[in-house]
Amino acid sequence: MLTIKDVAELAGVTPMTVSNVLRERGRVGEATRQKVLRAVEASGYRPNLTARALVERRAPTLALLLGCITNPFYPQFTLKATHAARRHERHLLVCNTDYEGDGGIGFLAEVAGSLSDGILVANNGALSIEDLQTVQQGGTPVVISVWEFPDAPPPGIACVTFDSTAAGRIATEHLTALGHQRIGAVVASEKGGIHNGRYDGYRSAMRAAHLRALQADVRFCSDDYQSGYDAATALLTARPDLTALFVSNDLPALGVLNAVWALGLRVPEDVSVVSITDIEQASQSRPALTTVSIPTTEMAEQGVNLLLQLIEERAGEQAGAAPVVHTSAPTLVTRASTAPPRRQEPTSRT
Amino acid sequence: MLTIKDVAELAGVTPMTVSNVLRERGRVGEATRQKVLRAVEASGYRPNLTARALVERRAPTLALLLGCITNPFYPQFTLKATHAARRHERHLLVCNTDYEGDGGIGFLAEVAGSLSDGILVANNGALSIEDLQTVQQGGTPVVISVWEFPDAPPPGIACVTFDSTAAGRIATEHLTALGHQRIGAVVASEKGGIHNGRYDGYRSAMRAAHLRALQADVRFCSDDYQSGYDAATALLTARPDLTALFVSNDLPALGVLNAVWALGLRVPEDVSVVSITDIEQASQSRPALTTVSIPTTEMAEQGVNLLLQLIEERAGEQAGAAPVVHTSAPTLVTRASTAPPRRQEPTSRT
DNA sequence: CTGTTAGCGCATTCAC
DNA sequence: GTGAATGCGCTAACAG
Repeated sequence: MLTIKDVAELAGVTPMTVSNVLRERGRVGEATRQKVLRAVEASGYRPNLTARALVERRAPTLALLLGCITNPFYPQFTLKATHAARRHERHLLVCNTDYEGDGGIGFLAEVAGSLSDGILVANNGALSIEDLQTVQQGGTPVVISVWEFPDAPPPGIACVTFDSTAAGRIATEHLTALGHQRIGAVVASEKGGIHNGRYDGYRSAMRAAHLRALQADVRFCSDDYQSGYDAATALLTARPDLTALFVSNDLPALGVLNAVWALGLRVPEDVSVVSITDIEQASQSRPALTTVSIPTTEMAEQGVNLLLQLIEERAGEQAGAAPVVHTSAPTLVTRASTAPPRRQEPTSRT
Repeated sequence: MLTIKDVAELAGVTPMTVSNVLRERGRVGEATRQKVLRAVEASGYRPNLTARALVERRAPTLALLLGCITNPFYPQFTLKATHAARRHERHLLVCNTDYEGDGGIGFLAEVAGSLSDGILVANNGALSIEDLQTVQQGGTPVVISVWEFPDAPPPGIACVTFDSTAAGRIATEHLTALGHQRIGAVVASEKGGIHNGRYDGYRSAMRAAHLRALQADVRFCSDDYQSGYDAATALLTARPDLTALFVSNDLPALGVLNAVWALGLRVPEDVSVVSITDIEQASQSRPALTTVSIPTTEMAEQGVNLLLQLIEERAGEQAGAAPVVHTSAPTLVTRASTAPPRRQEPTSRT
């Protein structure tokens, strides 16, 4: 490996001068500067970031912990976070923890404080708050960048939140405003799980419209295409009088769309479908998905900003409560998967 | 930050003993071992990987360089590579180079040899072979893990290849075997670009079936959904007698599917569509996409294996030609987007 | 089995 | 403006 010493000799200066030139610190004469630059160029020398990180007590990168990289939301979020990091001249390392037996804490512990100066978490997975607290106590700032519950921030961990309940409410209100009365729900998490805020929004909108949200009209499932497909098939088979479906996330909603079609029904003529997130694929489905857009870009940017800020403050070991950053309200994106119910039948069967 | 010295004092031993216990090197008495383990547990100590990497002259991770993380192929490939790396007790760092002004070489240079012991490249982007060679000369092994041209490996860089021409041929033969004679092509790269092998396969199958592959029946476009949509719209508008479309990649093929539909035509009744890759979304489209599956998992695994092997051999600085690993033949996955042409019309219009 | 000495490649602090 | 000391946290090689 080429070291700074080699380049220094090649340029006829001391290592320190090379270092100063490369980092644009300290004052270096223009002539020396050029000499050094030429030597660097000629030798193809690259500073060893490991050594630099060791002595500077700061890593050169930020890390983004992902629970499931194949869920299209995460790559899209990652891209935005990458851009945000770049704007601050940081590189973002993406760590995918799918199927790590320990939920990713091992990966986290290795990366934290060594390879990375701070951790952004966008996990839909098994990582516990306690684990994150442990890492943070080790001196590496942690920010949860997609937190669903603005009113119940994670204890001791900084986060960026969006109003998931509002998202669920807006989606469902769109359906009730259209005149739907028999509205089922496909919730892509366990009951009381990560999508509980979205589900609460659904229930609150149902109540507001004086409609009953029956247990039988709700299915809980996993957050993927196939689970959405299966849940919708089961739900519509059991409750054929449903005229609309609220789905808690776009990815399973894409499955719902195909399930409705496979059942021989049409969207939106027979069944309207609305969901939440507005991933890229939502506009590419047939029919295009009406969905409630959540501020993905904003969360990525705010997450990076907050993390950088915590890194700055780290010396001070902030004693106060962990900061909570709220983001813009979700907004409805009306596309082609929703329409008024075909006939305003009296709520016949239950 | 907690150092090894702190733990050593806490356990009443020297740092060396702590190090030995943690890495299971050297012989340590069981009593001492327990003492150390307890001290580590109590203090929550984590070794600083930066320092360890510096002295061991080896980084703890592998890096995967991605050109475009939002293209669903890459997350799916990443997942497989992550698993492969885990099986070798390595962590995989994902580096997304989208929109890096320099095509990612800066990121690469930083990561290479510092944060990472070797680089896996799965780039559809701007990274040049020269850049990779430079990095490799710096002492960090590089493997291109998705190389399209088995007969023309990248000079000086190890790679894992698949037979892209066979893939293109198999896809097109499927169409000709079905009886199609007017087969257009949507190629998702510039002319002579990354999908040229696939395109060659199309042309060779057309020749073999004694069909003419007219320039006018081919469109070159970018490798994304919308470009596929636009290209198909233009192509089918200009050449309405086409009964089938060969698309060089699944992602634009999904766009093609919707474009056909938007034109008021039906797949496969009016137009058959076949493509290449078999990403997850190929089976989720309506109709499900007939496609030629390329050995994604195998490439990810072989890429990791090859990289690890090069890392082992690094001391020897292998002089021979860079290794080329060939993977299993692509295979046709017949789904619902292809069927015989509706009427076997004489090739009327040109 | 355990402790000691030395140094990985770099940047900080001060002389010159 | 540039050079010489010192040490980041850890482990290799050896001494005890």
